[in-house]
Amino acid sequence: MTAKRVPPAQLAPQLRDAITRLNRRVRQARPVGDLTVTQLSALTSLRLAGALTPRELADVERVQPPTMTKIVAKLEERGLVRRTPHPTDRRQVILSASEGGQVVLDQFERVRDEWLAHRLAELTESDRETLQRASEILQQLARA
Amino acid sequence: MTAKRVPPAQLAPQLRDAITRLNRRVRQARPVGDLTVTQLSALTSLRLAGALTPRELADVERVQPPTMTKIVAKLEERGLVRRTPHPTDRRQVILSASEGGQVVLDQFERVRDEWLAHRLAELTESDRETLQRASEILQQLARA
DNA sequence: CAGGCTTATTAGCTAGGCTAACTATCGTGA
DNA sequence: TCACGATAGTTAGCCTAGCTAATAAGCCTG
Repeated sequence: MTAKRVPPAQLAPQLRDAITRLNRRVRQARPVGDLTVTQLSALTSLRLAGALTPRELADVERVQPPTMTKIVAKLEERGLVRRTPHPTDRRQVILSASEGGQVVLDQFERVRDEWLAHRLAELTESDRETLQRASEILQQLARA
Repeated sequence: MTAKRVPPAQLAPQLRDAITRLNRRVRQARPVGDLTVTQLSALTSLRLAGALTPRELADVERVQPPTMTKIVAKLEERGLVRRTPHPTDRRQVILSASEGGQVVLDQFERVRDEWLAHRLAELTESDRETLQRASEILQQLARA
């Protein structure tokens, strides 16, 4: 494997650049029945967790609470998110994906990343393995 | 190597998710003397290319021309970009990084990815190699 | 039970995208 | 040659997605 020695100071700009550009690309390819990537991500997190308060969802999505208020409002407008009162703390609210929200998620699960999946399919198996490992590392970085 | 078989349809959402979240993180850590990541990226591309028309720069940055108009306007306000007339075609404009722009780029080259570089330094050498290869693949994807 | 913390929202700002429409210029074909 | 279509850039106007500061409501504790 002849360790290539990858200096973090050189990798950082390169990685940031790659991510910035690909992120633009992925956002441009927004097919998902008028749901943006951000909204979809929040809805996905909600379903994954079952139910969350706005604060918790904001933390998961790494945005500030007011930002999440807006995102949730949009999802509510479409009836994709349900809001139920917290059993003991009346300040808090419990958010969950509505039946409609679940349907939308299921329905578009394959469609939404079509562009990206198409590109990925054109890569070699080895490249996909690299990206597979990379995405795990990146997830971890984002959480740090 | 026991090929793991990475199905594109499963990798796509995972990768998109990783990129979306890390992108948020990187944008949050914006130290660069009030320059945003987008603005810095444009300025960097300009310096790299030497000189570009707005249209060319928009293509490089993968945004629409009106979007680039705005970005360039911000950079001009700060005197970081110079605008010279095209020698033969009076419709076109030649953009280049001004002396001030060059200085800013040099000055913040190390500072800007500090957060990310720090995180990367905490990874194993092997993980960095993976990310190194991944960022090349991602660049290529973004260009596709 | 007063006062301080927490949760969520509202208000207001900015950046960064987009499309549509406009102006100016270029280049070409009748 | 000149009229007209194509191209470059900008303007106008819209939207999403972020942020901070301030507010309202509710909780908790000394």
